[in-house]
Amino acid sequence: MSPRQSRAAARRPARISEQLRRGDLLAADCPSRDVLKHVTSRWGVLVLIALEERTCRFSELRRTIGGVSERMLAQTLQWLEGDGLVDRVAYEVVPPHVEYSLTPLGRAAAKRVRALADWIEVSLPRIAQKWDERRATTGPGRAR
Amino acid sequence: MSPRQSRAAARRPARISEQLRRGDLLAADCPSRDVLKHVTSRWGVLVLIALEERTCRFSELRRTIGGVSERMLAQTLQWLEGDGLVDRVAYEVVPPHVEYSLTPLGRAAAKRVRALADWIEVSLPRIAQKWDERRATTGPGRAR
DNA sequence: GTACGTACTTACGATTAGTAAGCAATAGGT
DNA sequence: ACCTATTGCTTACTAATCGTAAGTACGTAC
Repeated sequence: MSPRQSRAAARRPARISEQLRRGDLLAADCPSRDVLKHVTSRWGVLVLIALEERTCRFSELRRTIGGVSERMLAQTLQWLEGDGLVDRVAYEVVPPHVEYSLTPLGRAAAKRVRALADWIEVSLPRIAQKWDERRATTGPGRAR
Repeated sequence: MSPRQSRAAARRPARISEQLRRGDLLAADCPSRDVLKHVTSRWGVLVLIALEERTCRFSELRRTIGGVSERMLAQTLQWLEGDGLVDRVAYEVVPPHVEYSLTPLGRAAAKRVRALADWIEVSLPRIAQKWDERRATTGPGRAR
């Protein structure tokens, strides 16, 4: 029995307490889909990576993460905070001062996210090569 | 000098050939953002996980991945194929028979994606606990 | 007094995702 | 003969989501 098969077998365990059961991302109605949505969202990935390096203020994150809007950054941070991955500390001063950092749970998530992100950055040349090959036969324009 | 710092320093190497340069996901206009979009898309993650276990036909994938529509599955597969992560083999028969599998590049990506997915599935109870705590103070309703 | 910085929120138009239906060609049931 | 089902898509249409721009409150600097 391979590790994969044992994992598949464990996917629906026989009636363990609902609160302790692991998620199943392949199931449409599993709450883990919400976590996946937050963590792998366009900006969620980059927020986790940025916060893994250091605690940041809102506007620091905005400057670090190229192209993010204030609206989406705020929403993403609220998602991640709600999942217990990001910690928000606000100082009651003017102008406002808010610091965002990763919780232990968030650091664990960021580790996996960064592994993926690093792979993408390193593999980009090989993937871009595919784009070029395809463009040579299929005509110009990269799939968005 | 920490590994993180050295990585940050390597982010903008001094004029190596453009074709060989690694991506920078924090830069708004870097093409690696497109790869990230495809790989971390709602269905891209699940396609990679499903195909990591075995080669699948289109409709097998549709049944395996709960909640995916034919439209989005087709589009996701085309993205991943275009990035060279998924291989598509069509047999000219009726009814049509098409098999999807991972390329070596796709298997490398799937490995990282599954590490993240596994973490989410296992960590779901701890995250759901956060939701419960928050719901107790903030009122009902989970952040989507 | 005008401009700027901070951390948001709120409207609104633009992009994207999801739903349902269509298609082509064959096999199987009644 | 006819109706239905299957497969792997694509094409309209609609609903959700995203990005842009602006507004807010309060203080400091020019």
